[in-house]
Amino acid sequence: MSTTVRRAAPGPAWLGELEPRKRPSQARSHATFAAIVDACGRLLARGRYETLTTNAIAERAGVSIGTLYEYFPNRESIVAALAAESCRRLVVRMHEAVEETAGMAPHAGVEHLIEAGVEALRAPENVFTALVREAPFVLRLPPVQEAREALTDLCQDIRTRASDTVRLPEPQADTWLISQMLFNAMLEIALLDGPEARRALLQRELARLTFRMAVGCDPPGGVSE
Amino acid sequence: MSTTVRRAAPGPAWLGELEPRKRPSQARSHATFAAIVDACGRLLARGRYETLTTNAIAERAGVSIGTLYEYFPNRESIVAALAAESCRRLVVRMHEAVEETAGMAPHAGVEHLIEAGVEALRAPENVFTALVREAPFVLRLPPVQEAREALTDLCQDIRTRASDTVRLPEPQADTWLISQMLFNAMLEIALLDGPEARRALLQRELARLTFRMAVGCDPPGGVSE
Amino acid sequence: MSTTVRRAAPGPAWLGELEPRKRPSQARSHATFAAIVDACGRLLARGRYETLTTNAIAERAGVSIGTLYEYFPNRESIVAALAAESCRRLVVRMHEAVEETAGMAPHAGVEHLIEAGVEALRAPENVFTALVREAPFVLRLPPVQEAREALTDLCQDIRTRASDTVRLPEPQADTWLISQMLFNAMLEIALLDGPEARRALLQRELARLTFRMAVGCDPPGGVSE
Amino acid sequence: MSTTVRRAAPGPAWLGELEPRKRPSQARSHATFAAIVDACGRLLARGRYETLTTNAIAERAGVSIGTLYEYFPNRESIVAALAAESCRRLVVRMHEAVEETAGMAPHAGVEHLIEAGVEALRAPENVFTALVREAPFVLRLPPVQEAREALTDLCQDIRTRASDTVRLPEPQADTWLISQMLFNAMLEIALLDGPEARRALLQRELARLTFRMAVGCDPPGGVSE
DNA sequence: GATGAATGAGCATTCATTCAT
DNA sequence: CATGAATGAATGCTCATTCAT
Repeated sequence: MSTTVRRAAPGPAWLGELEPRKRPSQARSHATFAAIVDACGRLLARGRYETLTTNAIAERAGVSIGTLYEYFPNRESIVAALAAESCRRLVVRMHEAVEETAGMAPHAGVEHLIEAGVEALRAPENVFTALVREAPFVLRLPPVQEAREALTDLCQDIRTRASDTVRLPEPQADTWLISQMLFNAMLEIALLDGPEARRALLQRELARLTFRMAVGCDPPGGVSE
Repeated sequence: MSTTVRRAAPGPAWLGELEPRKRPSQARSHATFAAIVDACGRLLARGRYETLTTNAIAERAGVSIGTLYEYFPNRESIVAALAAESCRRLVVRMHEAVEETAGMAPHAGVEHLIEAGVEALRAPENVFTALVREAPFVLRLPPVQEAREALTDLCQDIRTRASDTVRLPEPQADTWLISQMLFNAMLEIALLDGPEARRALLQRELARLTFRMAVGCDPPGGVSE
Repeated sequence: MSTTVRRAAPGPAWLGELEPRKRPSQARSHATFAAIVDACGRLLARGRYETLTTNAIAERAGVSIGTLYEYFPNRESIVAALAAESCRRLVVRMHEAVEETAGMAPHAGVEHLIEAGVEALRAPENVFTALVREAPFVLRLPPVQEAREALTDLCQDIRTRASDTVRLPEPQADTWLISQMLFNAMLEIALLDGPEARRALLQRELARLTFRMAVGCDPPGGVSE
Repeated sequence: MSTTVRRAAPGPAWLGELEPRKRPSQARSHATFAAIVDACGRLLARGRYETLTTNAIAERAGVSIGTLYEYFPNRESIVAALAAESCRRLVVRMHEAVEETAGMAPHAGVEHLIEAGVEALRAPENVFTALVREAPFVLRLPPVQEAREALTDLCQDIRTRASDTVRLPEPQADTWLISQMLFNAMLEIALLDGPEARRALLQRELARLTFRMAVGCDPPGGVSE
């Protein structure tokens, strides 16, 4: 149902090997692996991507640089792993959120999805915003592309299930556009520094605009809501 | 009318000096200056930001590395100059496009704006897409921020002038959201590799969705257009 | 007893970090550290300070430039380490020489100290003269300042112990002056190219003049010695 | 009467050409020449030798870099010219001071010479101290060597004229030593930051010690002066 | 003569990555 | 398995000097 062809495993040629060298199997290995990815995230959240060095990641993770290279073939692969994990969390959360909309009115459902999305993007353990701000190439990384496709698929699902409400003349293209715009708008809201109230207002309005896009009219309750 | 406070002159502290060392005054100087910025753009369009070196820029521009540093204090400032120029072109083009919509039906106007925007973003002499893809910090650069603010202001202007058609309960916030979404969606379309037809379809649909967002219903002519 | 206030740890602000990055702990590390400092000394003994490059030091030391920067944060810190070591050797030797004067007649003691001092300053493993000739800032480096203070202190000690012979109306100031003059005169003698005999004569006469300064009359044995 | 052989004009091989390219003949040329040398002095008095660049000198002198190279063949030659001028001033002043001692008692004469010497070394228009601190290679420059020889000659003159008072068993060597020590001690005093009183004390004591060196006993008036 | 734009060899320093222990 | 000393290619940038105008 995805709109783009999924490419083969290792990623485009303009990035080297992106897969970790070894998937951690035992508990200890797993902890080391996680510590490295985590250190990378914390470093990225605080500094510029250009100052992110493998030596710094290793030190922050409390492992030797040699150990780091046991697990990852190069620097990019660590960022890729971080991005993948972050995306996985995001997709899981969005699926949960969709479940939670069961029984809600369409407009309330959209609002709930947006709220959940922004919250997930802003979660501190979720380095998504840092990643996007500092290393935009991650947006072209297979795991991230897949995540965006998964979100598009999700939108397509919703459209299918709500086909009595939704009115899209070009279902496929329109859904893709809406999903892109929603994702970017949520990201912009998540990146905003302003007060909580502003963010809440923007989320509510984003829901209204999304409803308008999908249905072609305002939700019952009128413009003044 | 801008949505963000404009900051003081020299740009954020997390980047060093961003202003060129000397503004070209004579014809010869100007040509050198332009050659450097241009070389930077061409390099950025073809390679990763991380492989962009000052020596490569100088070589490509056909000047010595010493000359490059006569005009720019550091590497970032070249990218900043490129971004500023690119943004300026984009904003100018969008203002033109707005003029051109005079007399058009609202929906046709939106479509025209989107067409012009995508075209401008894709223009080869406009390195905007390369910049966004490759240079993380560019989006946070004052000239780029100002360009985005200028585009938002433009949307606010349009809304004011079309206040009889547009129906936005939270005019300020809604316009900001629409402008963000439009900009990002146009960027996504511009970045797309697919066939021209697909891009045309997406532009048309983006116009429809934008109309829906702004007015709350489909343009005259119905869903089937 | 020192004549100047000792300053706080890291050295003056007009030079960057001067401390080595890591003090060598193991045998191998220590050898590398020493090889770098030693190479710096040999290079300085043969060429001008301005031609002393970190790459040359690394090559001469038989280590890679990267390794050099593992141990030292910058070029100055290598020269500083060299100066510190050289000073330490000098101070140690002068202390020894003072011990050796036990039981000597005062004038013979002075002569012995001067002989030892010039010899130490000329010692090929002691790059002191090269350092003074070539590296402007070295004399203002904390370790060098401390060495000069140590030598002044030494003179003050001698004065105190020989208080029955020495006749100085302004003990503190006079001793400081004598120590400065002695140090510089020994340096001038050590820097001299002439034949050994001339150096010996100058050393003998320097001892006489020093005795005159300290006691106010010629040593027993008369002017004709 | 000098103790070292005077070398041929252009200076040792380890420094390039040191002579100015053209001696200024006309008033205008002369002003330019002086402005460059002066700018060099002011820059040296305020910053480190390593930060002294020809471009900075030209800018400070208010001439173009091209003009600077019309007058001087390289950077060192500017510093050399500055040193030569500074030395010339110093030697002139010392000769004057010697004239001024006519009729003074020997000890008072020595004191006067020292006072005049320290004052000359400290004079702000005299960059001698800055030169020594920042570019010790100037001490090996022909003009400076010649100045030091001139000062030694001066001491030898004084010795000859005061041969009834002075008692030096090795007149030539002793005078050389005294002159070296005096010069260095005066330099040390001139470089001192402390209060004026301390400097005055040191000058007085230096006179006493010099008298002791030259005559072998305290001046009439006793140790307590 | 004077100018200052242009030059480019050369320097200090970084950092991803390897491999002997 | 883990370590961390060692590597060295590559980068940003400076500055003495030249030369066309």
